[in-house]
Amino acid sequence: VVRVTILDVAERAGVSRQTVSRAMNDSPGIDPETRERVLAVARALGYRPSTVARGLKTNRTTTLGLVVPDIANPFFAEVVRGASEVAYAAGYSVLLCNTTESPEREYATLEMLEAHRVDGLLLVSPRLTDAQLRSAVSALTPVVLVNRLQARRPGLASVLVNDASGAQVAVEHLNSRGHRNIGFLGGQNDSHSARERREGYRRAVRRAGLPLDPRWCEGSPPTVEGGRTAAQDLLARHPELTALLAYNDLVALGVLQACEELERPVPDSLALVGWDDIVFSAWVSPPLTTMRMPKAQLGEVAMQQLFELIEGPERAPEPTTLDAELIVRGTT
Amino acid sequence: VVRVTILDVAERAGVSRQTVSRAMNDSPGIDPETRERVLAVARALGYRPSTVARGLKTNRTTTLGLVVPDIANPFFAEVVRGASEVAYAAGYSVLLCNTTESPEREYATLEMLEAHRVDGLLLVSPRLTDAQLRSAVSALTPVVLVNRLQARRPGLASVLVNDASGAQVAVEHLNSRGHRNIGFLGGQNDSHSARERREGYRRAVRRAGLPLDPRWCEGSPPTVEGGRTAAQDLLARHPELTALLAYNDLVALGVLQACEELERPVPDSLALVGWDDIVFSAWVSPPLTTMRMPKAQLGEVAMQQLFELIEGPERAPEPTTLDAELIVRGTT
DNA sequence: ATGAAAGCGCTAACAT
DNA sequence: ATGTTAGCGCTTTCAT
Repeated sequence: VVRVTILDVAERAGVSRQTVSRAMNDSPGIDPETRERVLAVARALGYRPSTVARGLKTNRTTTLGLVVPDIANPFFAEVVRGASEVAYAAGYSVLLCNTTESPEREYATLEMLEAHRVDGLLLVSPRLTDAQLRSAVSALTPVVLVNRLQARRPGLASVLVNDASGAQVAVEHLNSRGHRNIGFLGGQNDSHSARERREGYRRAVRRAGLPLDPRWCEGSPPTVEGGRTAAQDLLARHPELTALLAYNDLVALGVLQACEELERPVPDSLALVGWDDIVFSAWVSPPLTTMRMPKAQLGEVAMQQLFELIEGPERAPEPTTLDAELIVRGTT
Repeated sequence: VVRVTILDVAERAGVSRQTVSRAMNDSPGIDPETRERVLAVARALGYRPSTVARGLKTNRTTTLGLVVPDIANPFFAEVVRGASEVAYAAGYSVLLCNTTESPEREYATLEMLEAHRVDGLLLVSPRLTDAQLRSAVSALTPVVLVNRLQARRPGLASVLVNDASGAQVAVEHLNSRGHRNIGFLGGQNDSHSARERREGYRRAVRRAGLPLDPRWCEGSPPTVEGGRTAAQDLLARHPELTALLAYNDLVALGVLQACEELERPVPDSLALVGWDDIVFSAWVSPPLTTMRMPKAQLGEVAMQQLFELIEGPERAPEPTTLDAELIVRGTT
């Protein structure tokens, strides 16, 4: 593949390469007629200005990094879609990186993005510790953290979902349905959002004057199988529980399976609220009541923040907070 | 952010930039001791060679384009994951692009990837016509088409799933369960795979000596709702049908909903085979019998093919074919 | 309104 | 084994 360069166009149009550059970039100081002529030649030749040459000169690549733990997880996939749409609309390209939840890989990924001189970075990194995160992104240009708080500093923003207040809404909903013994199931201790949701649940239960037993809280991997096993266990040991708030919908689906096996009809014998509202939650039987995460919006808002940082990196903006929304369906 | 360049390292290490380059690239012709010293300095300074400068010089960007219709679709998300993993292992970065099934957007995307001088392209484009596709990728370097055939030419490869033989397996399975009146539901006419599966179904039914009625075939959007509506319709008009092959699992889930509404228990009153094996198919009730698509493998194999093309672009390799696998669960 | 010169950070080719 | 020269394809600065 032999590439058309700016010189080819210049020669063919009988102008200098500056003039071609001006035409391609809508710069001022060029006769409209010349511009048209140049653009016509460029089109005819199939000239596509090299972003790599331009990037070397301008120090801007119109490329962004987007780092997620697992693109095949429907939650992150939606975030990625939201973010990509905003980037595309702004004329930016996105380097997508999977970290598979491995810290070493995350470091390697960030180095690679640095080498590519991305103009900014969107980072979804639930598992790195604050210190790890700080050192990892220190060398990088504007960064937006998704669902993750970090000390404010210039060039860094975060977009969060208010897990604690979401948990409160969920608990109040269960309480309004007459439940008093409410448990919390799932999530891992090293996950930011699991801690937040669990804490929010605790506070809400206390605030509502309901009984609170630490044994009503049980962790699990954030998967269907993890939820099933943990629910089997928790419900066997604590038959007094009449309602469960699950860490996420996958866990909640596992709870549904467990309830079927235990012959505890949902919602009559056990009420259940999930979290995320993944598409499939609406199709299971009974359809899942859940706290809907604004998934695409999370990606969109984060990307918008990133553009603000790119345009004015001096500011250290307030963290943006989005809210989860209660979707009442058949399990409560 | 002030960047460390090769000259900074050279100066600090007391060598020329060429020597730094040799050290960073493991090139021969450098004293091991010098290399170590240089690498130490580079590490100390946090030197990260610019892939954009290197790309300008070498004409290789170690960046690939990955174009999918919708990253939030779990099927494509898995393909993307498989492809990304292989790319990452080979030290390549991936520009991910969503086309949202819009041809104009797909063109714009390909132009952008061209401008970025990607070293290769993985294209999942079920909706573009052959002619559109041909012109769209003509300017681009090595291209691998996923699930899509194209005239063989150098620098172009395809990875396909054998839809027709998969359909045959599904039909034979239903036949072995004693079903004779088998319908086909879902998919659109402008989708390559929908046509292939439908044709495969027809051939298999004929080959098995079963009755074949064109009215037993009905199209629908490839969604749950599309499947539900189409199934309502088809089953009402053709009560003689005892089994259905669905275009994909989403459609099949819609069929399950319709059967519940029509009070036709699955699999006793209607047997059902889906296609894709998305994660949730195993969790619905009854769990879905389906043709499992090798999703991640599709991405992996495609990416491997792409690397082969990149290394030796003269060849026009045979299309690679993968097979769908019958997963028998509760709906048959 | 247009052009000439310089240089972004790197590596290939050629000295030494 | 190391250094020097040149140039990748653009844009910026400064002339004209």
